[in-house]
Order: sequence, then structure tokens, then C-alpha cells
Amino acid sequence: MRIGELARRAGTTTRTLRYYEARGLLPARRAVNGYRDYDDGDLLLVQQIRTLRDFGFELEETRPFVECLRAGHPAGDSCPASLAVYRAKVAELDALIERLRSVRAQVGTELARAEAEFAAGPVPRCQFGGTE
Amino acid sequence: MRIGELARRAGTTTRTLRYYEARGLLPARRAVNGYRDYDDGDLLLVQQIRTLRDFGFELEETRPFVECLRAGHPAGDSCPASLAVYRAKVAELDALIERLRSVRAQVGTELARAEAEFAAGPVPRCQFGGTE
DNA sequence: CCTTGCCTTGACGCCGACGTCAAGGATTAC
DNA sequence: GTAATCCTTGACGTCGGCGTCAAGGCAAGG
Repeated sequence: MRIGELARRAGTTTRTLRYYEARGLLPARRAVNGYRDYDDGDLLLVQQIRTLRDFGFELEETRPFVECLRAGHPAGDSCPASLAVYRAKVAELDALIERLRSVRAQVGTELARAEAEFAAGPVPRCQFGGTE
Repeated sequence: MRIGELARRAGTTTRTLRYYEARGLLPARRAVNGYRDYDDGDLLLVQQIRTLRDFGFELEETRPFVECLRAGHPAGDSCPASLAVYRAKVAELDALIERLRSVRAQVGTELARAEAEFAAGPVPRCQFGGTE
């Protein structure tokens, strides 16, 4: 299949697929006319990349999975390097979530405090208490 | 005080302060020689911005707080517009945390599954079970 | 007078993952 | 034959928040 069809079937764009090729993630055979020529295996590669990207993986982090598939393994995560990326990502997510929870708590506290002050003293515009 | 001192006292750089000025967040008076001239109120503005930035607020989201302070209010969050930003940020954080928790769970599940397969069947390299 | 260290503006660089446009060749539909 | 739709490569644009460099002005100490 050609690049347009692969893009449609993978739910992405031709620009994205060419970008992946430029990054060395998706090498393409060429037809005699120079057109890129893909098969169903390439579709699997793209789907693997897209799935991980949707999870928030950076493109480089998908490389072990892609190479694992290209090496003939049944799944992208059938290789040690992929598992290492999984573990790092889980740790990264745990740390990030904890940080965000902390920030959320602090912002929530500030919000509550500011709302309380708002309910108590409705906007002191002037220290002499002008009526305007 | 001049820009270098303000930067030091605020724990940031002169480049950052000039950037804030260019964005209209930190207008600066000028001395006769053209040097920017700041006072302690400006330090408060910068500290307000940095605090919110550390929380993950975008620069534009700090604007209501800064304008609130510049309007003479005691705190950056003494104004309705600031409270609105707080509320939006809390909602945004809640949604983000929930998404990340979902991703974390899925990645954790995939990791566990892949590890289990790894322990069970150690790398089927060839469908004929070659010894190499 | 000269050096050092502050300050000024202007402008390009960076990062990631593409979007978008341009110029031109190939293919397909009618 | 020709128009519409694909494909090719190349290259610049986007976004946020600055970093970094360049060329030059201003002030103070020795």
C-alpha cells in the first residue's frame, strides 16, 4: 500500500509517517516509480507508535518497541529494552502524578482561602473606606 | 534597583525580566540614563509570577494576578479574575491527574503482562525452536 | 586613560512533533 | 487529452519561555 492509505488506516497523516521515516522508525521500501510501499507489518509498527504516543511516550521512547517488532517478535513489548522503557515510564508517571497532586492541593488551598476572604471582606478598595 | 539586582533577589535572570516586560507583565520605569528602575513592589510582582510558574501556570495565566497587584490589592488573588484562573487550573489539574492515573494503570498492566510472558516463555526467537 | 562590570536593544537558537506550502512528477478517471 | 488526485523532496512555520550571542553605551575604581 502507499503512504496515503497507510496514513488513513493508521489514523494519522502522511507528514507524520514521513517524519517517522526520517527519524529511522519506519523505513520504507520503494516502488519502481519512487513511491513508498508499505505492508501490514508496517501498519502494526505505526499502530504501536501511535498507541504509545497517545500514552504520552516521546517518539524516541517508542524506538525499542518498534525495533522489537521489526526483529520479528510477536509484540513490541516482548523485549527487555521495551520493558525498561515501561518501568521508567511508570516511575516517571508516579513522580509526575505526585507532583501534580501536591500542586493541586496547594492551589485548592489558596483558592479556598481567597474565596473566604472574598466572602468576609468584600474588596477593600480604599484604606479610608470610600463609598465609591 | 536595577534589573540585575531584581533578578538576583527574585531568583531569576535579567533575560526573564525583560521578557516579562515585553509581554506587558512587568512595566519598568526608566532612570535618566535609560536603565530600568524597579522597587519592592516590582519584586512582589516577579515573585507572584514565579510562584505561579512553579505551579505550572502559563505566563498568560499569571496576568490577572499581576494586574490585581498592580491595581493596589493586597494579594494577587484578591480579584475575581484571579479566582477564575484558580478554579480553571484546579479543574485542569484534576482532569490531567485523572488521565495520567489511567495511563499509569494501563502501562502498569501492560508491564505486568509482558513481564509474566517473559518469565513463562523466554523469548521464542524462531517458530521452529532453533537452538541458536 | 583604561579596564571591568553593569546596562541597552536586536536578533537568532532551542526543543518536539509535526503542519503547511511550494514546485514538480506519476497515476488514474473520464 | 486533460483534469483531478495521488506521490516526491525541500524547507519554513508553530508554540512557550526563555538562553545566548553581538555590538555598543554608561559608570566607577586604580
